[in-house]
Amino acid sequence: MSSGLTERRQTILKLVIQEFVETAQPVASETLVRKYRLNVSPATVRNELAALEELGYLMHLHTSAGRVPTDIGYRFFVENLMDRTTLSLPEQRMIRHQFYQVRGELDQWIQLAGSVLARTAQNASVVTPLRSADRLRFRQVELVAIHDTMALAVLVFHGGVVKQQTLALDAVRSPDDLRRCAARISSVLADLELSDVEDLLTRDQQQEGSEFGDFERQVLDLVARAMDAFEAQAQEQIYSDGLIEMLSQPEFIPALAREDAERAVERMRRALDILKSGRGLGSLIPQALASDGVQVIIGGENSADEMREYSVILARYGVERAVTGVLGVIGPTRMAYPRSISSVRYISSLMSDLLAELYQADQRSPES
Amino acid sequence: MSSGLTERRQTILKLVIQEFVETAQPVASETLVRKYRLNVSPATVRNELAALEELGYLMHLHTSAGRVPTDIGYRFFVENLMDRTTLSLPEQRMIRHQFYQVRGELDQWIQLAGSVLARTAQNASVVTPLRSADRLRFRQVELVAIHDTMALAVLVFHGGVVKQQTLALDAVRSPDDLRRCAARISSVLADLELSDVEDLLTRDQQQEGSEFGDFERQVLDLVARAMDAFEAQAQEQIYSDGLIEMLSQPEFIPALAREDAERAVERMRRALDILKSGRGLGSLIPQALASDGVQVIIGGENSADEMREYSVILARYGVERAVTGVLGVIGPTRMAYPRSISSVRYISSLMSDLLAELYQADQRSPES
DNA sequence: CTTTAGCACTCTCGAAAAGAGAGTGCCAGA
DNA sequence: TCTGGCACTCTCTTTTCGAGAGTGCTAAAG
Repeated sequence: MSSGLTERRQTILKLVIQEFVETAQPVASETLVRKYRLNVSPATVRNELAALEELGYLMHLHTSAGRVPTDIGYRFFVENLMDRTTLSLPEQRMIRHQFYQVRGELDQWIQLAGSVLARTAQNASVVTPLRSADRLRFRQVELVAIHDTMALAVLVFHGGVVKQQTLALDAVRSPDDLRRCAARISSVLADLELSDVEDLLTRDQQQEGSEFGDFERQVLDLVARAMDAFEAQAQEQIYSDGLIEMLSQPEFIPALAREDAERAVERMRRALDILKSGRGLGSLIPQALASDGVQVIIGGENSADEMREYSVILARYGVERAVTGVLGVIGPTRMAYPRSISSVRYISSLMSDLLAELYQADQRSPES
Repeated sequence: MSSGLTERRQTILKLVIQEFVETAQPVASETLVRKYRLNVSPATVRNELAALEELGYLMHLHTSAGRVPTDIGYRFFVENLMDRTTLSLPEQRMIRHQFYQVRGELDQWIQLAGSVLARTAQNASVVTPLRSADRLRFRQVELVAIHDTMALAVLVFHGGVVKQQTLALDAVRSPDDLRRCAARISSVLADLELSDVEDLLTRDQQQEGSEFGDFERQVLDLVARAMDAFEAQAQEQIYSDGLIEMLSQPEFIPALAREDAERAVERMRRALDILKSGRGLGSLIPQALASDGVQVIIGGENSADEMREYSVILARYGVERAVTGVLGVIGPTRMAYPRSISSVRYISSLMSDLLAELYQADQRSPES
């Protein structure tokens, strides 16, 4: 009966997916014929649908319900059937403008990207902060007086990664004091990794007379602690947004989902959990960091069981070999893939471009 | 029939509230007698319940359902009936320890406070960042080189408020260049408010020959823009956590709430909205900033209609007359008030104490 | 060999009905 | 003032039933 994926079957598959993505209702043969003016009868379409089902691209919830795409169906759609669109120019312009307005505030880029992704894809979004491609390497520290007894330590690492940390002073220090101390430590620690810094600290401790003053010691400890904390949390930080957008999808609205309301609530709760804890995304993000282009993970294809009903679209952003992060969209497998993918692609490349401008100098003269 | 709030009625009211908070089910007369070993018959309790209802402290969903507290009932409970407890010492110790572990990272305090509040109260939490009590007043700026073409501007304001902003350099600048520029601007802008800075900028622009170099101009603009943005968003930033904890309350679980599932879903969605947008909280927070001690707002007592089903417990934290913020718990009116209040009280005073240590010097010698 | 019309069959969804259970309100008596 | 008893009310659950949607199959037509 099934003689492979003929052209017509592909067309029908495409229509089924488009229809299902739009309406969130199982698709019936007659609907297809009527809505898309196919020049065949519903019965013919039914035969084709049955074949597509046998091939694994569609499925049936019950005997007398319309068809719903399987993960395999979506995969084929994304790979071969989808129209490759881009965001409209006005949309692009608007997004660029928003990024322009927060230029200079890198932290805000992350929030902005998350919010734009969520709005354009009408689903949840995830964004990880920029991270050095390789180990954190110290560059310099500046100490800024905030009070008589409080200073802000600004730690700068290679690749432009910055971390600030408040520091309670044991005694009143003049700005000159602070500057001298910062300069000393900057030169001592320049280009070192965390392990080097720790070595240096233990070595100094073993000598009878320390090479450093009390205050310098304090700052050194702070640096080591900060680097440690930074590396530890490097993998884990995921910013997410668009919960509301995702939860407005029919999957989470019992009346429309035509199913037990409790299941919808349970699903909602699990979705929250995924976004908050990042569970289920954990393995996907390193993978996306290591890949080029836009990654699409459909349903349970690649990850934990709890992600079986969700798709994830990820792309890397940043400056290659310097600092990179990952951003993307997450939502029910019934998702507007073309639009979500365009959105992820556009925003990742926009951010990469903007970052490249900032990092230009570094790329021209890569250090060691 | 109703001869006021007799002692016994108060006892019964207290029991009804405790029972309802625990079980989330309307409380029946017989349950009270059985569970709390009252030495009267259910019929007697029923009479008292009817009286309490007439007095407005309890209500009836339907004729043959148990009683549920009204907002007024909760209010009386909080004001007069509640046992005034504190968190257990092990809990206190644990919380202190967690704050100790992130000492020096003020930003993390906010997250930590949110997460601790959420866990102890089993509800959502809100925390606003520290803000100067009065207008933002400039103190100094430091410029830290991150790259050849990129610097980080660290703006320090009176009261220890810090903001960082990246700055793309038009040309390569030596560290000395940066330092000189920062020093110049720090001295020019010292102690100025936003409006003064803007005045200074327009005045300078009207002169034929500017007093400042190109680069200095650029940094000045940056400062003005940053101060503007900072003040604009000052009121709005609310960090929140504990969504999952709150949504695990029976109110959001249709099966247990014994009601239409769709309503539970709708409620969930609105709860999300409140937490994300801060709508409904907006008026409460300035109010809490201006009050001492722990504020309890029950149901629609004070705020918008959308908060009718929620209670909010808020307290100010920080250093009086210097920097303050607000933190608290939000959840269904059926809430463990004693525990939530203790938790808010403990965490706000803990954070205040820790901050006071840091700001000690400032308090000793308040500036102008 | 492919397409189509017709029709029986299956399954869900919604409404209506009926029964069980919980809890109250009230009355009369202690 | 308290208590036991009892009728009454209301909800919640389950069941039943009919309507409707959509398929799968078969047999005939192109």
